[in-house]
Amino acid sequence: MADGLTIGQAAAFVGVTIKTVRHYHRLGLVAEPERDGSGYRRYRSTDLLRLVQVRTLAEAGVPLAEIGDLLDSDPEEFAASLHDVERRLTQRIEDLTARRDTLHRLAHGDRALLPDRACAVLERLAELGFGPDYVAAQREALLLARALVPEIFESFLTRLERSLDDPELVELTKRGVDAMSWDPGDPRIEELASALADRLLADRALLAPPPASRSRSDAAIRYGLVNHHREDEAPSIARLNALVEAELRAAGIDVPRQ
Amino acid sequence: MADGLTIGQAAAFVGVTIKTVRHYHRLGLVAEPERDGSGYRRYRSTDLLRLVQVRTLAEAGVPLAEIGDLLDSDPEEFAASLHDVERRLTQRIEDLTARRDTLHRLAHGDRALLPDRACAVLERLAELGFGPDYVAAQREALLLARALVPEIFESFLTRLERSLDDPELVELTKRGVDAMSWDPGDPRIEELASALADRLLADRALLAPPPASRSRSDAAIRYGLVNHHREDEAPSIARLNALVEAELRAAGIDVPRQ
DNA sequence: GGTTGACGTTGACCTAAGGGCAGGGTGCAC
DNA sequence: GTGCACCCTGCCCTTAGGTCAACGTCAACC
Repeated sequence: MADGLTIGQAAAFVGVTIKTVRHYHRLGLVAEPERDGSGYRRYRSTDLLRLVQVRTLAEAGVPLAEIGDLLDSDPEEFAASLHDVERRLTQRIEDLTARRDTLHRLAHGDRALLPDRACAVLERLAELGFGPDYVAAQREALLLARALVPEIFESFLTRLERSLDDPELVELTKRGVDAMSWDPGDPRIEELASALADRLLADRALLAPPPASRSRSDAAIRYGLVNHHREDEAPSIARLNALVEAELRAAGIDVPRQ
Repeated sequence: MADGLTIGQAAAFVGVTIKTVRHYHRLGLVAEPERDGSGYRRYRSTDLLRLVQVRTLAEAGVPLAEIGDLLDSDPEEFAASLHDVERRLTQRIEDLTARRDTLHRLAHGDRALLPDRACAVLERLAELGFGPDYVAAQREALLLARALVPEIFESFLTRLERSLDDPELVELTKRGVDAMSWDPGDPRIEELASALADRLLADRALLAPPPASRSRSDAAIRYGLVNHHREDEAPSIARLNALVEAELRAAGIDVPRQ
């Protein structure tokens, strides 16, 4: 004569695993049933009932930590708590939906985490004959700019596009790429820096506007991160940039100093 | 001269906590940057770049464990993986939505985890003069029936409704409630069992149909759990039920024997 | 020069809801 | 008597970090 179900039977009837039942015992959600002679748990109908109630709420998304109190509260409190849980679930669903939409944009529109317009600029760079390394570096700089200085990302892109419309500037920039392999003391660097600065000063729209809302030092750091990205890998480029910046400053341009 | 940002600055720029950055280091998602003289981590632009990439994907819901491989894979693989993640996210959203709907029904329609029709029957029980304890016991039996034998829940309810339409059966059932306080050996129990069995045999629609799809022993256990719920709290009721079942069996009815 | 407060370092433990495994005992059928 | 299925307890594992402790470092202020 069976005076109750074993834990495996009880779990199967309720539709959960043995581990889950024991978990509920440990949390105090379902009282431990009596044991038989060999220490096995024996479940009667009242235990099954409790198990079913807990499971129903758990499946509906009620946190286990709240189910105990919930099942012992009066109907109006019960309903109020359920409303609360429902609200929280709705919130989480909205969060996840927003995440999925971000993901969708990442997977479909933004190749490599950048918007279409930036990708177009990068493609144009490649078409103009810039090497893959330089394009990759520009991609990284754009990514950094978007993340660190989002408010000027669009104008940053616009200046980049405009600079690509200037054949002479494109030529100078290509020489800048070559300069990567030069010695940092190479005299051609100073010459190139002068030419670049002249060109930039000739069309002020190519220059970054001074930062608006951020604190001065914070902006300088962000500017430095974006504009000097990868500089430590090529000292000659660092020197080139420093010289250009110095000339711009000499001409009265407000270039953040890190 | 700063040769890099501290972890706090880097975290603030990327929009995460220090702990998160260190977590990414521990998972190998972002390489440890160089340390300065006092052991502080110093972040350069390439570190920031990587941090931004990881963060973008993590915020979109990509599991951290996959981000490392993802960022090192080629564009088509990248897109395919993102699609996969998106599919999983959609699945989770659907799961949560289903949970919320269940919860909504629990909070609004089903008082105490039961559908409206069951609640109506229980209210009718109370109106007919059955005590709160009995009503509560019936509520529990209904709950158990729905969870353990869902395929016959509707017919179970129908039989219950029909039995409430039979004034004589209602009277006998009320005497059965009284029997809870009798001694198990009380001769009135046998008398009552006979009367109940006669009444049930007079209208076969009041009897449960034999189980269809389940295995014999499984069905018997489920039947026993529902029909003998709370019997162990009142031995006289156990005896009453046993006698009724015996008479039904004697009349050729297929009553599961546990 | 000492103190204070903000920031950095490591490490251990915590979350929700169980899953997996080890090591050992039990019940039942061949 | 042996195999197999089931049960017991206890320990560690999962996500994406949070919290706390104990301690070192930096810059400013008195």
